[in-house]
Amino acid sequence: MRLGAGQLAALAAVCREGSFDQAALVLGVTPSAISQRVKQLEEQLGAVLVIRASPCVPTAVGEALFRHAVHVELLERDLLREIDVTPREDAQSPVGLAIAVNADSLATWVLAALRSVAIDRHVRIEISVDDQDFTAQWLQSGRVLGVVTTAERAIQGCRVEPLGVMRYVATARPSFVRRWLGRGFTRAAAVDAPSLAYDRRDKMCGQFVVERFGGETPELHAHLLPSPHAYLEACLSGLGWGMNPDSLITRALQRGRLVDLAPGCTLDVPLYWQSWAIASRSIESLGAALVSGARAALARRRGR
Amino acid sequence: MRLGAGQLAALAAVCREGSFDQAALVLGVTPSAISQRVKQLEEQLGAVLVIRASPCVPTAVGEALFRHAVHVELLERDLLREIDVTPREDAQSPVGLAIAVNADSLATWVLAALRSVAIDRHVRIEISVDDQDFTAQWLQSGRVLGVVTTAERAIQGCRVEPLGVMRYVATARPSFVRRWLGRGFTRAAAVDAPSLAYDRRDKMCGQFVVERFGGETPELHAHLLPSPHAYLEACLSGLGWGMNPDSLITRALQRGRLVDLAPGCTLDVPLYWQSWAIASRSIESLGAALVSGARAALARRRGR
DNA sequence: CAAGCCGCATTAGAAAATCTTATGCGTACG
DNA sequence: CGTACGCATAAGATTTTCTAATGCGGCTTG
Repeated sequence: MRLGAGQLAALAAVCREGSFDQAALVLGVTPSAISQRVKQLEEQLGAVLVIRASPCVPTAVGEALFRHAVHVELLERDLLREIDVTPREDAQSPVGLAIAVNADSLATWVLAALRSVAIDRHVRIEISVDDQDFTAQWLQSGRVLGVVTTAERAIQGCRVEPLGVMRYVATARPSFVRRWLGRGFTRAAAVDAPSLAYDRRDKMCGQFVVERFGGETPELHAHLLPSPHAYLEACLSGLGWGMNPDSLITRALQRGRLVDLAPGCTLDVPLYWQSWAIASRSIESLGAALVSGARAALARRRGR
Repeated sequence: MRLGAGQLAALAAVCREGSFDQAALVLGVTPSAISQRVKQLEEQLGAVLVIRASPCVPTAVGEALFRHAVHVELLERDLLREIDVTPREDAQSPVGLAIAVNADSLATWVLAALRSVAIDRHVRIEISVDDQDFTAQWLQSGRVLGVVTTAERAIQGCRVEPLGVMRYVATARPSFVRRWLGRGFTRAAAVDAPSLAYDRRDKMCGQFVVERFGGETPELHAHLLPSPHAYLEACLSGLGWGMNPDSLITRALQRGRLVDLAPGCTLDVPLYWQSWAIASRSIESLGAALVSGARAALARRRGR
């Protein structure tokens, strides 16, 4: 049995791109070639690998092969770096290290942490923003090889390392405080005042109310701002009160443009780095960079 | 850059077999094909991979590629097992799991330990007898992916696990004892009596004399018997006294065919399992089997 | 609802990669 | 010396893999 490099590359491209045509584009061949490669692989193995749909999704077997393909790609990249040999022809590998990161981490510490890996090791980093629900799936399928996530439990075949906690501070614009919280940041006032949320599932303000005042999780009327910076902007402009990552607002607090609504009380969200448990220098250095970057930027672990 | 599966297979076969022609035989192609594949690989990478000699040896770069090839082979094997899919055409992979084992372990506990892996997982095991001097090299070059060895320090890129100690007992035939050690097993008598050794480098009898009586390592006149069973046979037939693994001689001791020259005093040699630090189920199950087999068969760790 | 586009499959022939056959050359060995 | 071994190379055959062209189903759009 021999799995051809071309066949695996085609499968991987299809899984990554979601369509045969796009995969063909990426690999610089005609769609027909992709179709034939995949078909041949399927015939050799006697199993369907990709469900033809929009977008194409790998079957269970296809997923295993995709993972394998990515794995081998990584090994090859490491190998070529190790033997310091400039291969003939075209430049470096077209495929970067794909990871998923939760939005707030991306907005705060991740880029700084990855700078050195990206530059020193000349790897292309491909960051996706981590939609909590999909990261496990993406990790398993091989679409990404690591995620920064709040999920603690390890996914099958992955290793997980704690990164520290992201500390969220309840903040609002001073004028907003005067307008809505003039009689203090009480439970009633907090629930009454307009709040901010990242999206419909973001319950952080509610959690904070519980954390601060106890009781049931309240129903809040929140503006939805699906970007950390938009969220912050909204907060700065007095649209509502919200939970901002501490590192994002130190200056605004210092300058008095934001007020800490409940000094000393924060919401701490632990973060973890989950990555494939394979022996790859690329992954390891990526993980090391993230861990050390997080150590510098995040608070030490504490309960949620 | 794409390393073709065929090219890597050719390189690996050459490294394993030591000659292009033999590699061709193994892969079922003509020597010319091997030559062309290797050459092409060399041209793509811009480096010599194999030094043409008898036997052929890989260069440093070639070695890295060989390792990579073996690594990918292993991954592929694991993958094919994982996706429970019977590939079309020819039977299972021609390449087994190659390990090196020291002779006494092979003679005593290793086979029993490996039985289950070999049978349950349908892998072919290729055991080489571990010439202490070469195992490190073999491990590094990828010729074997793991060794049972007395060397404790980990080889670059390998993980090491303690297996327990092999306990050697000083033994001789009763008639031999009467003839040479009639006045007790003293240092003088031990040095004077003919002893047994595995090969020219085997100093175990000398070490035992030091262990028992102290002083300098003596010069011994030893018969050389480069096989554990021949060694034992020689001991049983009264050719000399020698250090035998305890598990090999319990019955002979019980039946009075051998005498323990220094009851309570043994030479304990710690053993270690060193294997590639890669994520491969094959390697892991092999290691697990060896560790548990050793736990059952060997004594717990103790000083040498 | 029809036209157009997207996306994959299939076919046939072109192009490329890979193999075999045949040959040469150097070295080791009897 | 002659022979066997072992690798390189050239040339032609074979196989693989690609492109180009076409078809078909589903979805969007005017």
